[in-house]
Amino acid sequence: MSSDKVLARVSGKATSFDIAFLAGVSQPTVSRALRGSPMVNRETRKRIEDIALQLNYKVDKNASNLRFQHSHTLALLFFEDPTSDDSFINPFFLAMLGSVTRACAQRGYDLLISFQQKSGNWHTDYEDSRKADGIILLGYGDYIEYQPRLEQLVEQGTHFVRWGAVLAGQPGISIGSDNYRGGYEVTHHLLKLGRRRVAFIGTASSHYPEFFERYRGCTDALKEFSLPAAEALQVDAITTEQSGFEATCELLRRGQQFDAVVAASDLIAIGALRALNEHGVEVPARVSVVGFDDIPSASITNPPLTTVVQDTKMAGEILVDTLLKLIRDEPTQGQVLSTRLLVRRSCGAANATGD
Amino acid sequence: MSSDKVLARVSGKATSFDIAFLAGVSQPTVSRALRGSPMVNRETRKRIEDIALQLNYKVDKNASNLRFQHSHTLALLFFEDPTSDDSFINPFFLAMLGSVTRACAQRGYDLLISFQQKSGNWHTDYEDSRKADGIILLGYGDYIEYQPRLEQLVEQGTHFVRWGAVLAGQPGISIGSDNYRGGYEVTHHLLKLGRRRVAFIGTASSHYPEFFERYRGCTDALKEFSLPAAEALQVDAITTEQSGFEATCELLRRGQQFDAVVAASDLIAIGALRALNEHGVEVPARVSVVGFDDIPSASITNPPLTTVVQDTKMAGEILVDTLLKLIRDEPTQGQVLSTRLLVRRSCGAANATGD
DNA sequence: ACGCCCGCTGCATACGTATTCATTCCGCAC
DNA sequence: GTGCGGAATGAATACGTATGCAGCGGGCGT
Repeated sequence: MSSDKVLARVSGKATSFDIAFLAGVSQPTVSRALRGSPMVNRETRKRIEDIALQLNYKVDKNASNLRFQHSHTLALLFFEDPTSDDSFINPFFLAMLGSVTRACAQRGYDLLISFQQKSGNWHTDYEDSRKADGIILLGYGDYIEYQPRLEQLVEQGTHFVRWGAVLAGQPGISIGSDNYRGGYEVTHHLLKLGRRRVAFIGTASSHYPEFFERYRGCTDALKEFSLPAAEALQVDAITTEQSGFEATCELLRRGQQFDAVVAASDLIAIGALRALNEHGVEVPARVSVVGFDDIPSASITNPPLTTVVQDTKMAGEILVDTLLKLIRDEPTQGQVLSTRLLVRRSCGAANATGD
Repeated sequence: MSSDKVLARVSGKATSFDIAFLAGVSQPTVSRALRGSPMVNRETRKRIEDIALQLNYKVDKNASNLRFQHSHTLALLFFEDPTSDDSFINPFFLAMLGSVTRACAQRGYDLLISFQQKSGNWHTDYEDSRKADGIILLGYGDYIEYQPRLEQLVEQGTHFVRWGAVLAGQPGISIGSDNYRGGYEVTHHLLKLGRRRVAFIGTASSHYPEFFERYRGCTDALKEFSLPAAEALQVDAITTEQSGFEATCELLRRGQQFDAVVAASDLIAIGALRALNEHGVEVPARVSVVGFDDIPSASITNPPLTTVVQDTKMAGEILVDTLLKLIRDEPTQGQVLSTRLLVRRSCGAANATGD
């Protein structure tokens, strides 16, 4: 590259050729020096590094990626429930997002994020176009709907991990909380406190496996106390405050007696609290309420919400680490993360912690 | 490219050469056809498109970007207050993040996100390495600390927009809410309700310009009612619940009388509510409390929080649109977004809306 | 009939980096 | 003095796409 070419750079970005010219060496030497190859002379390297710094040279990621055939970038695809409000995102997933972001940064990967409509063409977009080396799928899942696309991803050899219910026979690798055990433990806690008529609010269908697992845990705990899971005490709800509010109103309208509410998520629980409050039902005096997720709001409800904590920090790290192993062709597998019961006052426990 | 090259593709990704070979045309024709050039014959195009679909061909973004010299990607750099808890992100910024994400997606841009330490080398990383065509900076800003780096960005010709206080003499383009007016209006509202001794909780220094503007709005409203802004009624706090709690305790300890608290953010307000509650001070009977941001939690505090709403949806869109204009060299400028007072019950108004 | 233009396609090349292979230089051993 | 080997560097090339330019037919006007 000639010297006038270098002059032209004044208004553009510096390239390795510019540095080469200024340092009186060839471009490959620059590349080697800056990548830390041991084959380059001490002084030559020093000279090159100085010039690079001076020109504020940065390796062109596109050229570099093209050469390497990978992007050093992960993609986080977030699926929204199409029914949820456009400006409102489930706080739990925001926490996951933050955690994944940090985990990526720590490992030197860039993170591309994208909100997807469930109906979109996401399954063929990111790794195929080499925008990302791998994909993290996040979102409460109607997994019947996802299944064909996940299968296609597997077929294409795309590297991906999914956050959600870990079930047998699912394509690809899934990582998720132990929803069953979480549901079981929180219900067990209510029963130990003497509650006997436990309602469950949240969609209890295999189309929403996370919620369904929580529901199964809940009913199994009831069985252990020889209590039947009354169908009349279960109301469908998606994970919004409004939906939880309406479902609880519906439950009250049915006229069934109940002394505890297990909500499938904190948002639902918060809606339930509002409904009970508006109907003059005292919490926890007459009815215990518990949630799931431990979103930030859960600690400031009135009364503060007993809930099942999902370890989002660890979840993000494991998602990223697992994906990186997949990308590197190292052996790896799905994982179930244990949950933790966090007792606050909404369940009526004597030994509630915090506010 | 020869036919055995095509066979080798079985285990790799398809390229435009593969398609060219199968369609019996040259690679440039494939490129033109798929990019919708009008110069290519109808049938040829159809044939190429079919083959591309069949091979699940996707344009290699790295190669394409390298050729085009831009990435069709924006970067969102998020600055955390180094003191904030690692697993906790200010909900207001999460809302902004969601909004920016959607805005990008709608405009066909990818979004790279990154959490930064304030001390990092962020100012030279993203556009220089062509990972992104432009940068959005997000975070409460100690702008004295930022200033030199912003200047460097401007100097380098980097395309960027900043969310935060819009002040004269700041390098680059800033977009932010009308913090002064928000602070003024909410205080004015309190004064109209008869409150006279108004405390302000939040750092009131030009190092935190957003908070400082809110503070100035607050004190100017007081002046209008011929009330002095007592220094003893201002306590520093950063935007966390804990900091708000501690600052309010400090305020109580000082023994000064006050009948209203203007918190610089909702998180601070929530901490203040907790502190007042623990000290047996009734809200809003004895003391009004108001916040700023309208984070999700604000609607479920006890009592629900009167606050100043920032329109995050519009903010995200304007940030992205402004940045895109910058990138396209179209004229554009900073902007101040108006805020909206949302009256709930924590201020003691009779006409409070919602819960 | 000749030339011109238009529609379509292919050739050559550029984008910036990283690696493989060849080359040069120098010191040292036999 | 010849040869050998190691250290350091340069030349050539590949990654995959997009575009300027040239070429090549065919239709049409004069």
